[in-house]
Amino acid sequence: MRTRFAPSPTGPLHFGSVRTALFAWLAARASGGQFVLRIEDTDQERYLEDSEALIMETLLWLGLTWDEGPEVGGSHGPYVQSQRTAIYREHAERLVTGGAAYWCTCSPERLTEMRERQRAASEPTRYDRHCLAIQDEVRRQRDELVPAVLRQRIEPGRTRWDDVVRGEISFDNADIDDQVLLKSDGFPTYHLAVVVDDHLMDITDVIRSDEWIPSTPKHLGLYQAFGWAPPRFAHVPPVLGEDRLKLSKRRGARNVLEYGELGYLAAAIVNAMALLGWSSGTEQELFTPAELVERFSLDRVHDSAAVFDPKRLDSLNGQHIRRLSVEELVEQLEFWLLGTSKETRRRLVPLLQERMVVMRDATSLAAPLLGDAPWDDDVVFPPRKVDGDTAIALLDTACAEVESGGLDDLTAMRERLTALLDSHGVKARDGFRVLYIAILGRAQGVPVFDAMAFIGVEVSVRRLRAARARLEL
RNA sequence: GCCCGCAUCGUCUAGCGGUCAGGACACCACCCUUUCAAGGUGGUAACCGGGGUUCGACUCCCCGUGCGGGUACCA
Repeated sequence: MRTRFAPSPTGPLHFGSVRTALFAWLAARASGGQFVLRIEDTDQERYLEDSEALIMETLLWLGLTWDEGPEVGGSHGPYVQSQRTAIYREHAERLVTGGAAYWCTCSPERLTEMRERQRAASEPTRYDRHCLAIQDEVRRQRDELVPAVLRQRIEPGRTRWDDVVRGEISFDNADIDDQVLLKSDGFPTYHLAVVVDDHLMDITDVIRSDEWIPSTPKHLGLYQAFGWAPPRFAHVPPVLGEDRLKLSKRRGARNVLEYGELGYLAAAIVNAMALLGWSSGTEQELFTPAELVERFSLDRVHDSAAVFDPKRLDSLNGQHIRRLSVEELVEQLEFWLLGTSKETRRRLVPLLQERMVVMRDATSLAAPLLGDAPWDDDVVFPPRKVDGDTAIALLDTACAEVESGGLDDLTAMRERLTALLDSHGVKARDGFRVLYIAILGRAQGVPVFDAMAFIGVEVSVRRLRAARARLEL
C-alpha cells in the first residue's frame, strides 16, 4: 500500500489535518508500504511562507516520517506541485486531444450571473457549456490572448465507488460541474494535479478528509479519461471543535506544535488523534505509536465526525508520562527543569511523575524544591482545623527533628510528628497542611517529607522557622 | 436553491437481528493516604422521531428532523 499526505502550505497544521495524516501514515506502516509527503502549492494566492517547514516539523515531531517527499526525495518526484507544472500541462493536452476537456473564455461575471439564474430556477449550479458549443470562436479568442481556463467535460451517467470507510457512494453526473482543470494563470487546479500526481506517484489508497467526497466523481472521471485504474478512496470524517464546528485555521484551531510547547508528549498526541474516529475493537485505549501501527486498519475507521476533547488528551498524556521509565523522563525533563543536573532530576522524578498531566507541570511542581517557595497569595495559615498552638508545636518539633537528623529516617520522623498531632487532638491530614505550607508555600504539591529531604536540613529549618515567625505576629 | 454524507451516555466509542446496550474521558461517592495526585471500588448517564421488514430491531429499508460538507480560475 502506498498512501500520501498532501497538505497545502497555507499555514500550520491543526489537530484535524494531522489526524488525517496520521491515518494515512498508519495505513501505510500497518501494511508495510510507503508513505509519501507531497506539497500542494498550486494556489499562489493562499501560499504562506514557512508553512512547508512547519508542516514537516510537525510531522517529524510526531514521528510521522515519510519515505518519499521533500527533503528525502524519492523516485516519483518532484514532490512539490509548483515544480510539476510541465507535467500537468502535458496531461491537460492529452485530455484536450481525447475530447475530455475543452477551453473556456467565459468571464467571471457571466459565470456568476449564470449560477444565480440556476439557483433561482432550483437547478444545480454548474457550467452551462456555453464555450463548448463555440470552440472555433474560443480558439480565436485564445489566439488573441483572451484569458482562458481548461474545463473537464463530464460525461453523462452515474459515478459510483466503494469508499473504504463510507461504503458505496454515488452521484448523478448531471449534478457535477465541468470542473476547471487549468486556471488562466496556467496552474492546474487541485483536481487535475491530485489525479495526475496520485497516479504518477503510484498511490494505491487515497486517504483524505471527507470534504472531498463531492469532488471524487470528477477525479474518477479524470482517471477514466486518462485510461488509468483509480486508487481506493477512504474519506475520513472531520474533527470538530468543542463548538461542534470543524476545526479550521480560520477559527483559530491550535497549531499542533503548540501542544509540544505546552508539554504534551508526541506519543500522547498520536494516541489521542488515533482515537478520534478509530477504535481497535478491543477495550485497549492506551497505545504507543508502535502498537497503533500493529493494530490500525482503515476499515475500523468510524464514519461520523468526532469532537476533540482536550480532557481526554490530558488524561492520555498523564498516562503516557507515567509509562515513561525514570531515565526517559529524566531525559525529557531537561527542557522543563532548566539548569538541573541529571542526578537532580533523578531524585525529582519519583516525586513528580504521577502528579504530572503535561510536562510543563514539572516546572511548577519542582519550583519550591529548586528555588524559593513564596507563599501562595490565598493560603490560609494556620489552615482550617488547626489551632495556632498546635501549629507552633508542630513547627518547633519538626525543626528540632530536622536538626537532629530526622531526615535520615523520614518514616520515623513522620510517625513522631503524627503522634504529636494526635496528642493535640488534630488529625494528621489536617495538621500536616501546616508543614506543606511552610515548606512548599501552599497546601498541595509533592510529598512534604520528601521535599524536606530534597532541600536539606538548612533550607528546611529556615522555612519552618519563617512559618513559625508568622504565627507569632 | 441543488448535491453528498452523518446520527449510541456530556465527549470519544464498542455493537454488525435476540446483550442487564460494553469500555474510556469527564462528573459524583467511597477506599487508600502526610497534601495534591496516582491507584482501587462503586455510581449517575445513551440507541434523534415516525413508519415499515421480521417471531424479534440500536442493528436492515423508507420518510422526516438535526448536524456536517460540497456547490470557486481555494485546497
